[in-house]
Amino acid sequence: MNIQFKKGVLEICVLSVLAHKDCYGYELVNEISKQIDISEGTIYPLLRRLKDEGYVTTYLQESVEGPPRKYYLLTESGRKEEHELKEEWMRFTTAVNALLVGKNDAAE
Amino acid sequence: MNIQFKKGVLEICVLSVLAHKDCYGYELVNEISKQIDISEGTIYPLLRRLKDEGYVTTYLQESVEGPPRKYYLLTESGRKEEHELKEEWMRFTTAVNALLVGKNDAAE
DNA sequence: AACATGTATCTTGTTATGCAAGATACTGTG
DNA sequence: CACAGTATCTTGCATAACAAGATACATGTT
Repeated sequence: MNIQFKKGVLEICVLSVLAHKDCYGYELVNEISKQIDISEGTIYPLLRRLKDEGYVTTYLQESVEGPPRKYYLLTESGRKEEHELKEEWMRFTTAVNALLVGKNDAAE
Repeated sequence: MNIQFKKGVLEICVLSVLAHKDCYGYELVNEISKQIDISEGTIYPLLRRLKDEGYVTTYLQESVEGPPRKYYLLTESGRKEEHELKEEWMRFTTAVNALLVGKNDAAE
């Protein structure tokens, strides 16, 4: 899978999954892996960034299957960001697809 | 415009435009700019890479409007790459969109 | 008890790519 | 002659994904 394609996109994916339900990091890897390859070395730094930027907050919850889980939940700002990023992604893919089919001429 | 989204994608855009017609660098910037912001500091290193990888070859052609133009044309290998990258891009966007609408569950 | 496996989090160093800013140079116009 | 438009190219910076490894808890196996 083309690593470069994922740049910036995994961020929307994480925000989008969190928009549906709170998740812990390991769970996010599993959820997103159903569609896109993603490694733990990617998700944890990304989650830290999202927290630093105020898009998510966290809470700890114990587990019977292993060490405690750190759940992430969207803030108000995170929901807004999720919405805006999604719109930008749609605009971007529309623009790229227009180029790929060769219909990018202005007026002819 | 989200810079990260473009990572790896501009390469397909260039290959795709070149699949329709030979272009020189400055012309590619203008063509692609109709849909996506792209700067000259991006296109020239990218074109060099494509040449190093054997996806394009070049020829010079004089111009009455300025300095000589360096035209790029796809090689056989370049056409193949263009096709494969495009397919990968389609698969990728399909996967991302599945995640964004929350329909990424296995069997329910 | 020792070990492996699955669960769970996190860090370090590497790699790739896009961009801003600038250098260079040719042509035609004021 | 200076300037704008055309055209190519380079340097240094920022960003984000990844591989590999460290840590630690719970359970099952030898």
